[in-house]
Amino acid sequence: MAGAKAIEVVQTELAPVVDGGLKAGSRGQQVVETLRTAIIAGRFEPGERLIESTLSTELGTSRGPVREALRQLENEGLVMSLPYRGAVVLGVSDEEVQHVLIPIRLTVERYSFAKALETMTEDDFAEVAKQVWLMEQAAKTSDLEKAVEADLQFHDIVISASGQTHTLQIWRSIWPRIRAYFFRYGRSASLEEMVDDHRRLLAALQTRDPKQVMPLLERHIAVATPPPGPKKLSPKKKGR
Amino acid sequence: MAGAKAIEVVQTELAPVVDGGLKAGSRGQQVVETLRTAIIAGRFEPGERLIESTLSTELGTSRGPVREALRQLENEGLVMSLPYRGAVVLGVSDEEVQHVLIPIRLTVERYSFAKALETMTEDDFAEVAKQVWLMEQAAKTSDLEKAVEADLQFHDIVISASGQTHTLQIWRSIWPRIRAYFFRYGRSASLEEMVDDHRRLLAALQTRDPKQVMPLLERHIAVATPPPGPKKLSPKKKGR
DNA sequence: CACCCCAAGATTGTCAACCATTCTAGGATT
DNA sequence: AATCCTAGAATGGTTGACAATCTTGGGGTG
Repeated sequence: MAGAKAIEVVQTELAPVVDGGLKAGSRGQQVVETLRTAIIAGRFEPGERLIESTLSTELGTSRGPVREALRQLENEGLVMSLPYRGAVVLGVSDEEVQHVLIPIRLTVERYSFAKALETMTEDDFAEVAKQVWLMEQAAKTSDLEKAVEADLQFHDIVISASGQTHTLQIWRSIWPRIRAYFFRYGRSASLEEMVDDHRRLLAALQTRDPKQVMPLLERHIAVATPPPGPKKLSPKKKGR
Repeated sequence: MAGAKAIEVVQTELAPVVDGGLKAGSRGQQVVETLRTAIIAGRFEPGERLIESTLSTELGTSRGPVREALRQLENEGLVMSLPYRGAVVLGVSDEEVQHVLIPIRLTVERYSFAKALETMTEDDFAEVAKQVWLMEQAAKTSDLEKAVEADLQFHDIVISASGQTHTLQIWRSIWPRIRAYFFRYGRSASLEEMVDDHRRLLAALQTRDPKQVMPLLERHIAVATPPPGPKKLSPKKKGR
């Protein structure tokens, strides 16, 4: 296949890692970020093997951090590791996204946002507003990468603010697969629509009124479901 | 030391690998099992710190496997690890169990069981039947530990049979917290009821008719929701 | 007496070299 | 051609050491 993947971990002291709140600068986390980005961006095909020693030399670290990174990616559903056979990149099926991942995301975000309504401070709103602004800028230059990053941060901030440990942890393990899915296949709505959704969500949050927020939130997440594929699916007539 | 926890991993070379199904024998997995059992059984209090070096000497392995085990437990929501501060045991709130974990479990199992109806073989049914039988035996001797283990295997087998990678992975990360919750607050239905539920579920599975299975499944999982009194009393102060 | 600062100890994060265990691929044998 | 067998590759685990970081228990200081 292709030659060197040219992944190159940040050798600079300053990793612009703004991670959600976990250990930010550690070598292992840098490796996680690098590999996650690479996988989501499709620089690794599903089925491809990730070899510890190769990665560690390529990324300029020892095997330890790479091992930990692979375990974390496994928990994010981006790779699967088999005993004595290492890690292989995973794909996600339409079906699992629609029937499992999106519904879980709905459950998680509905609960988090409801909680956050009671606990968010002015500073939190400011942080969220910042992400909306960044998203607007990204949209102006059609920078999908940056826009999606702001999208991620938007939700991460709100869910973090809700202060629900498990909910946040689950969200962080669900999100990467959904993101990978949309990057691989057709993408979601237009950037303008995306910005609009979040701008309205922020405004609704500030009212602290669930009746304002929930419909927007549910539509925002549900809308992200992909168009009906040509694949044969179980009858969806049960929709309600 | 005095209050030694006496965790003691299998020191024998031959771990009586009960063959849970997949990853069985590796040192790291043994450590995971040991610690998970200890946490779920309440031998570690929420808030308690788990020190790598202590555990590794106590369990007779090096720090490597212990680190990996702690990361896995983090993904199962049993501990949370903070940079340079190590892992602390987590608790689960009533609210998150009811509003997030149980709904997710419902989503996951509904989908898995529906899939499994189409793919389960006679051998799979036999494996499930075996667990029902083990559960019956456990119930006769009021062996809660064994009964719960059979419960776990029952669902794990069916979900595995559904062949949905992410669904299975998510279920395995959700289950331990729910189990820990019920062990801590000791509110599970009677063993007889538990056996009955599963016996009926198995029979329904064999019909391969969703209309037979789903109601049973939903009631089985929903029934597990504990709220005894209308008023919830969180022993823990707000905040965290 | 309360408070701030700091050094020492404790613990995690990373590295390196090494060996055991197990899969995989390719070649030799029948 | 099918089977067996042997290297080589890669993961799982060990040991020992060191760097980076948090925590804690004093000593000074105001």
